[in-house]
Amino acid sequence: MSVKTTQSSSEDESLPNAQHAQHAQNAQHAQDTRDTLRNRKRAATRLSIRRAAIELGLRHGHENVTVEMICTASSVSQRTFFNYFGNKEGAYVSPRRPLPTAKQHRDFIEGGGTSVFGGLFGLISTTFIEAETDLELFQARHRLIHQTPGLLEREKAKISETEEIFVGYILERFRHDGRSTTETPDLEDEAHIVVALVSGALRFALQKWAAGNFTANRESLMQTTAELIQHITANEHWP
Amino acid sequence: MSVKTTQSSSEDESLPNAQHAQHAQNAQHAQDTRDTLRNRKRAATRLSIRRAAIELGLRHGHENVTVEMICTASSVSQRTFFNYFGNKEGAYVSPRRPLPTAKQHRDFIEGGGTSVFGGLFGLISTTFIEAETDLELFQARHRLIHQTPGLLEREKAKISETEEIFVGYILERFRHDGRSTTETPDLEDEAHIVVALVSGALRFALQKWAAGNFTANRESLMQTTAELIQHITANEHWP
DNA sequence: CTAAAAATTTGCAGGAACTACAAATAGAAT
DNA sequence: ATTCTATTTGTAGTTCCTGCAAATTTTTAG
Repeated sequence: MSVKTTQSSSEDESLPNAQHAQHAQNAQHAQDTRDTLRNRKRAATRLSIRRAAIELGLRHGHENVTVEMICTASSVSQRTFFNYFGNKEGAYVSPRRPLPTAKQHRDFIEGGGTSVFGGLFGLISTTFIEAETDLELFQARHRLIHQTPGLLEREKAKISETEEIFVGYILERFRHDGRSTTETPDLEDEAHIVVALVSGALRFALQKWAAGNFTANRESLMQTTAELIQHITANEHWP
Repeated sequence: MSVKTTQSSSEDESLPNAQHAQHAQNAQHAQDTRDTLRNRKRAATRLSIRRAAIELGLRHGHENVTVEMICTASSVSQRTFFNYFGNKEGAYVSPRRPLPTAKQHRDFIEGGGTSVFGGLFGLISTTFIEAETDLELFQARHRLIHQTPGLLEREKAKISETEEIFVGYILERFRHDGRSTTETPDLEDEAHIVVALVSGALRFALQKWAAGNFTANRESLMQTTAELIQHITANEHWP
């Protein structure tokens, strides 16, 4: 058989080492969120590595920073670094956002009164905005990533990974609304495009938000985004 | 000063070695396209490496193919491989499409009678479709990339690199149409979203085209794409 | 509190990607 | 034929990253 055990392909965000979970039958994503010493330490280590990486990257440029430097700066062994992040870039790019809760998910699919846009916007913006608590780090990371093409590429990839999830949600919503894939073969394409539209608009709204001084609340952000989309899709330039 | 000479960051598509071009004042992209022996050999080598890479990737899986294997298979030294492609993935992802000609560019900006969509679609589809001559290779590459997450990521990055260029074109078109950035601050965002919309729709149209038997001509492709966008932007689900 | 169990960190060896440098080879120009 | 320029290659070395097993730390159970 010789099955490849190269599972952790690129960016893991999970525990550094779950190999000993023998009797963890099918615990899957049963994240242990208790406030235990071990968990606190893990979070601290992860954060410490991230900070070191970004600070060094900002000071010397990502290309000129070695993993060894990051490890020294964060007092951790190289092996541990890779246990946490899998690859060098992992320490630079944004952490995986927490997925919407089961309730948020359900609410969106059943669409209680909200439009697809409204629901999707809510979902995406909570996912993308509210997760970040450390503004300082967030901004530093943002600066570094946007001045380093290779990192920007990774970041985009990570984002589109998340977007795939929303595509799935939209399909569920469509199905809930009675639209089936058999009847509309382009349904999946449609979902993809809707996500691209919303997150595209949102991305630039966010950029504005980040460039400004993080004023503006969610409502006005949504307002801006909606207007932009309206304007674009409503007007001239279509065949 | 100590300026970094790490220029060829990621994917070069240009000549393997232009370092001796001393008196090439500012030749920039003055590609020597003459049908000379040297040029033919270069093209042959490049193609040979590409074929070897993709064939090996398809047979053993990209992760299990080493650059050395590719080099052996294409009878080239490892150093030459990196001269051509800069990194391992370079041999797998699609080559950079030729940019629109100056005329195409001008026509789009001046928009002789066509809508922004129509013009953009024409531009993008010629750029993305007509470039590929070797269907065999194209399909093999497509298969490999879409079964290898890491490669897909690269491919997407390369595409979005090209899209940036179109964003620039649209901005020019907007300006030509009398819309200035000062009056509409969101102009750039708008351009980005228009590109996302069209190329998003086109991407899936292309996928269909590739999945099918490459039947369907450009017109019907454009038709499908336009309808999809119409449908999405026209209907329900906006706030 | 103590001992066993589980998770985390670490060191070490090694493979593979990639770069700098300079020499060797092949094609183009005169 | 000869000189000039572009391409290929080899060598040595750095860095990223992985597998493995031992050492350490935290949790759990008694």
